Amino acid sequence: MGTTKTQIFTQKQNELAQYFKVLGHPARVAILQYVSQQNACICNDLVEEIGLAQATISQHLKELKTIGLLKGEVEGKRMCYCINLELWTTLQNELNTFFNTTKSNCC
Amino acid sequence: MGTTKTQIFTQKQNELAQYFKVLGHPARVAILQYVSQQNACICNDLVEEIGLAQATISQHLKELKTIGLLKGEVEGKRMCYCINLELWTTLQNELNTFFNTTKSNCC
DNA sequence: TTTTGATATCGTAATATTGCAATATTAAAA
DNA sequence: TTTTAATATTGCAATATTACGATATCAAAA
Repeated sequence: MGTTKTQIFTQKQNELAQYFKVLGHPARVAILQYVSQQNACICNDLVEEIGLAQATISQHLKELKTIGLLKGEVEGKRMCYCINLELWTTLQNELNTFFNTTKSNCC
Repeated sequence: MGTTKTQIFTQKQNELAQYFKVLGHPARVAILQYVSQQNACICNDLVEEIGLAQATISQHLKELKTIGLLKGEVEGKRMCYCINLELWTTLQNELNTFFNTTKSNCC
């Protein structure tokens, strides 16, 4: 109990839900938006910018990095996070496919 | 602690995250897909189709209905759930806007 | 080499989510 | 009216998520 029963769904369904889930937190939405607004690579100004504790931001960044939406490069003692444009574009296409193929016309 | 700090984000960010979150469960992805495959209105065959308990399916349906992605019509002692095409299309556009405006070109 | 600054990780508390059995509810059928 | 079938709701247990303080790590600066 309490755990999502992933075994009973297709890999595709689980994968799709996983991406949606990672995007399903306003801090992570905000992080992605902020990172994309800086056209130079910007690091943990996010802590000031967003207003969550450093540990919390770091955790959200990790989730985004783990699923591949962000890539992080070490730059001296700073980290440089950027959107992984390849996956970003791929994901956008996948989501559009999902939306287009999930359009009922009944009712 | 433990609660998402919605106050520190914009309404748009919260709203977007909310939709992502609802879509972030494979059962709800599966429900939307199944409902859309039936071009007649189909009810709780979902319980058999998906393989979760009736109470659980009902709960997921409620979430999808609450956020507006599904609309339910009573049909005798059955319920008829359908995708709310208007919101579906609007949401698809919003997500595309999010993806298009969140494309960094650094790194 | 010591200090400093940026980030990651650990541990923990508070809260949310998932799932189900049991129990309502309610409309048609008998 | 009683039964039956479909769905909703309640209550609860298991687990996951969110957030943060306290530390650890680690590279550059002093």
